[in-house]
Amino acid sequence: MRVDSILSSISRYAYLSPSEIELFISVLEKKTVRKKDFLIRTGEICRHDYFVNEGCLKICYANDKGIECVTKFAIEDWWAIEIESFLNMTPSFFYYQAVEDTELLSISKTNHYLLIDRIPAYQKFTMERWQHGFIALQNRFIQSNSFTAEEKYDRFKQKYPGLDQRISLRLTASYLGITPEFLSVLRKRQVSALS
Amino acid sequence: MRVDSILSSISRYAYLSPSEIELFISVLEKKTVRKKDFLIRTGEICRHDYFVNEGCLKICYANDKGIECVTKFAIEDWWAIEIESFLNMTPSFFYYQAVEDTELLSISKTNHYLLIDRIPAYQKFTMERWQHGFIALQNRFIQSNSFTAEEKYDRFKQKYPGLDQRISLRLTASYLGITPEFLSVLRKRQVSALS
DNA sequence: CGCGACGTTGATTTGCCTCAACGATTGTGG
DNA sequence: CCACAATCGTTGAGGCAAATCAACGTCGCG
Repeated sequence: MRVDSILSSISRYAYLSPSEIELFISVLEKKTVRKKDFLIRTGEICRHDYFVNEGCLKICYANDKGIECVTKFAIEDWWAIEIESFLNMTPSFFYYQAVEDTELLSISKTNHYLLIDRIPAYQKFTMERWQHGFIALQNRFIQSNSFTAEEKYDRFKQKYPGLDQRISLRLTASYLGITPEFLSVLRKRQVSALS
Repeated sequence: MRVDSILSSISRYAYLSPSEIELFISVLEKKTVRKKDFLIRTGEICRHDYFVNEGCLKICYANDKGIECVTKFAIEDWWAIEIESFLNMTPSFFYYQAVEDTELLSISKTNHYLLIDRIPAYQKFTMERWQHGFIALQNRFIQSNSFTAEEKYDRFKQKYPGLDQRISLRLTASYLGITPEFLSVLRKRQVSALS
């Protein structure tokens, strides 16, 4: 089981002693999700905290017209959890689906609370992550309101380096809140602007 | 000092014993902000948790073109706090300005942690509020993406009953992310649709 | 009183969508 | 393994929602 990525992700925000690291690793479970399979379906309850070792998930909902709307992606080194569902045991509004074959590490809710109980720094780390999620959402809201499609596209490429080449144009367009046709036009524009 | 509103706001999510209520009331401070004055300016650090007894605040930021963007309002019975700034002592990106003369109750950061320490239910209440803030932001993001201006306007009137009549058209338009001119057209349309 | 902010209205423009068609790529079942 | 279907990205014509710009009457306030 690959644990180097997840450990360095934690170490960016909190220090864990060797024995704490040992405990932490002992609760990790490996999980793989094949392309197009679901990690969490709409209506399911999220009972795990996930970390992406490899691959890519999309986090989406279906709007009133039944259209899939991509709210975010989780690629290598990203954490993925449906906070509201995880905390309150409520059905998830969003679904989590693999865009590529994806390898995850998962921590069950029981073990999550065990870690928080036994590792003080882990509680702090968890709080930081949730705050960070809140701020990221705030930024996305602001950007989605005050930027043009082209500006949003540029931000997207900064935020998820290389992802634009890995996934379909339609997925990127959905994330940006524009039509695939229009993203196609944008790309053409940017290419010809280089000359 | 009026404490009935704030007590009933808390009692909706947590039960406090009479002695806990007494402690809670003892840390409350009254604060008034005159129309157009600031509760928090951009760049300041938020050191208090606020509850609106009467009046109205707008929570805004200035976009890259210097235009004021209203992200939300806080009217009677709403709590107002700049969470990120409060928790991390970082400068606030948003500013909080009174739209009407506003009467607030405030809880200093020190007292906030004292309450959390002494009143277990208060911690739970605080967590609930932050979660609720997160979910509200999520909803606003979704709505701002998949609804037309007219639908957003209807939601706004549901969310803040009566506020539409109290504040200027320009403020409502900014909250909705549309121009005042276009909101004016929308209103006219809705009036004539009644006949 | 006079000034500035406000709400309204109309003409024009623009950013993005819708729909339709096409070739290229991918996936699938026989 | 091939043939067919489905999905994908591209392009263009036309349309619509909302922005921009400009002008005007009204109101509150110093």
